[in-house]
Amino acid sequence: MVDMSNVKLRIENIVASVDLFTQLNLEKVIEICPNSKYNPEEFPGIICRFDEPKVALLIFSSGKLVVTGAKSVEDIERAVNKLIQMLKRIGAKFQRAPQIDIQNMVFSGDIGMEFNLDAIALSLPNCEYEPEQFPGVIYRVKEPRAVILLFSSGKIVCSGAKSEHDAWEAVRKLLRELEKYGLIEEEDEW
Amino acid sequence: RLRKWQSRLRVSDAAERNLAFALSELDRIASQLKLPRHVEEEAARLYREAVRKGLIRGRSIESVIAACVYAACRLLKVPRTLDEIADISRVDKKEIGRSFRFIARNLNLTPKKLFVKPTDYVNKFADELGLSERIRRRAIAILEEAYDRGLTSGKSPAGLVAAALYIAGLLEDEKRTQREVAEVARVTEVTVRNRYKELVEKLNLKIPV
DNA sequence: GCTTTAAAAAGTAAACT
DNA sequence: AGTTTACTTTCTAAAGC
Repeated sequence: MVDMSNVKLRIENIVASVDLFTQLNLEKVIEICPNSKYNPEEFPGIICRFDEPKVALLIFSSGKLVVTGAKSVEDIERAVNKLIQMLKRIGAKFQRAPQIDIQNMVFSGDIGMEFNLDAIALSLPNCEYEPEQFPGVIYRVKEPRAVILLFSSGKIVCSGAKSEHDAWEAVRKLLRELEKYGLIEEEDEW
Repeated sequence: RLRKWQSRLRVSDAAERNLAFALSELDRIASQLKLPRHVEEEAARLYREAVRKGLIRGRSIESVIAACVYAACRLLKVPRTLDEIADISRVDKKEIGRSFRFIARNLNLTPKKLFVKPTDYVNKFADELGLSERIRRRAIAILEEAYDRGLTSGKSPAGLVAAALYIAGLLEDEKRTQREVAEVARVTEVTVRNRYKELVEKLNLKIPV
């Protein structure tokens, strides 16, 4: 059994796609969004930032949104409701509740142990390690689908997971593989 | 039927034209990097295999050729950084890196086959700096101890080798400046300095003043 | 494939003082 | 030389080129 008691994970970013089920006139929307940017030539959506909750929203004329930078699902719900209230003031009509789908969660974490990344690159199948390009090992977990960046300090970044449970499961699979190839116990000498 | 023939001829024409273009691009890169003939031949072999396996789809011929050159250098332990190749290629480093990872995966170029030990870079840099065999051995000893102490994971091999040669030069009285070692290793002086500080500190090296 | 957004890890880089 | 800012890697959706 893999020991996960020393492993820590922290949510750093959540990305969600949202459908408001209403068409939006972006030219009108920009006027009520304080810190927003809209250059249809370079990007088709309005880029809007909220201070509370601290998120960034991409607003499209189709009534669909992308909300990023949130630290919790609740932050996303609050941001969406806040935007809906603002939109109502310029006459937007909402017949049904918005549909929110969590698309990506990014975690930072710590496995609590140091690693020899050269040793990992040589024996862990399907991992990438190019120290001249990036200091971490890149490991892709098939199920649940996620990618883990593992650094020599034992710190990690897990992205692509759609829930905290999936992120933990992905980390557990990485540890199982590391253990399987005898890459776990080393600490002082390699 | 005639149409079919013509289309086949056109296809093979295009394939031949692409191969000719690829090989001329390979020639250009190989001569500018002064690569040994066996490396150029290996790169050509990798490229033909990539074409045979249909790995060029969605990628530019130039990025795949550059990736094959880089892969051949790694396989044959002829140190060349991705930057050196990117400098003379029309495609940027990011794109060459992507093609490199893609062909590495699909041509079964495992990390083990592609692994170039930091010590493999020592001779290349030492040649360019005109450093003696004694300096090279000293630098390699420093790198091996650094590896055993876990000081190399995640760090740029080029930066580590540059710092090791700099330190070996100081210890063996055959000094090269940080600027000189940084230049041949294609890293900044700041990187040499950072690696130097860490190695001297953690390996308890006594630098004569 | 690209464009834009957010976030962390650790290394390297570049621009200033 | 030291500091600050910024870029490398991973992910994901959106509409359109």
